[in-house]
Amino acid sequence: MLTIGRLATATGVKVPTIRYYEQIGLLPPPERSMGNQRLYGQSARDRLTFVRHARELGFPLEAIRDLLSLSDDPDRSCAAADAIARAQLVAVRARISRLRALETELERMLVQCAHGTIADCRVIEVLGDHAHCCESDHGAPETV
Amino acid sequence: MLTIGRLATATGVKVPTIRYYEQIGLLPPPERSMGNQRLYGQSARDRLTFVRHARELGFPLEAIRDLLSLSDDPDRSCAAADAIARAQLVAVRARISRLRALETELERMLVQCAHGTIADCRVIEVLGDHAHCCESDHGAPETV
DNA sequence: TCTAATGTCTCTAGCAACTATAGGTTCAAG
DNA sequence: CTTGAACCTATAGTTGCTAGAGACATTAGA
Repeated sequence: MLTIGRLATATGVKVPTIRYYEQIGLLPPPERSMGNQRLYGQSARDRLTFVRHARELGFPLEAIRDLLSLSDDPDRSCAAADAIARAQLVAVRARISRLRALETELERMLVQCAHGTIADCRVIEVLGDHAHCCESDHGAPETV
Repeated sequence: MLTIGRLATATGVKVPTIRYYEQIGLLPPPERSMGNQRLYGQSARDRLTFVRHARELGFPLEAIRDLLSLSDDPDRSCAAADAIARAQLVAVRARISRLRALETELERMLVQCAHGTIADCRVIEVLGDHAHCCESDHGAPETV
């Protein structure tokens, strides 16, 4: 049986995050020690590893909830899990192409920077006047 | 003079977002009509265009605040603006490489999916048991 | 065995960067 | 002059956590 701290180091998920996952119902409430501290077994550890990995792959918690409910029910079709992963792949690819356009533009801004005063700074100018420089439409803001 | 709605369509920034930017001090409080409605001039429009464009490039609002204060002071050196853009470029590149690792992983998951039942679905397996399949370390979760 | 340090508990509030809702006011068209 | 869209303020909600306060539990060392 693992305390929450040991589970945290074992899985790489921080302690408050584990409690948060429990709070939102992603992890079931674990056993408690006599002193009311959480105690986790192997299945909780596996489940949390699954969650962490899915988060690293960019799945939102709602999708992870769906995936967990699928894996809790192993006789159902794989198609649903497949669809979730497929949608995620589409989203990831779109994100990559947007970020590449961003990269190009930032590179150009920096290359053209005159290293003088703000008055003739390309960075400021480019941001102030989109039409002067941009080839691509950036779309929605990127969260970086 | 533009009302907030016209400013919103002119710049592509939503009305509540404009008010939010004013609230956090990114935009100065504009003039008001006799009926207490906001009225914007050209300089407000320019400033908001600048903000929108910087957001599209992924600059966080704090960085935009810095860039705006720099551009208010055109005699200063360009170096600070350059540094902000450079940091942004580094962040964007890191994000791209992480997303590429993600893409590879999702592709493999989908290819390996036997399209049978969950019991032999690689999507679940890959997420549950990292060591079995991953070549790369994904790093921190991506927000997709 | 006592004690000090660490770990854990609950609860609340905060972060980015908005978005949505409620309940009211103002404006422009017909 | 009325109707409906656009506007106002203020508050609360979103996602996925993270940080803090103040109290209890556990453990390692003297």
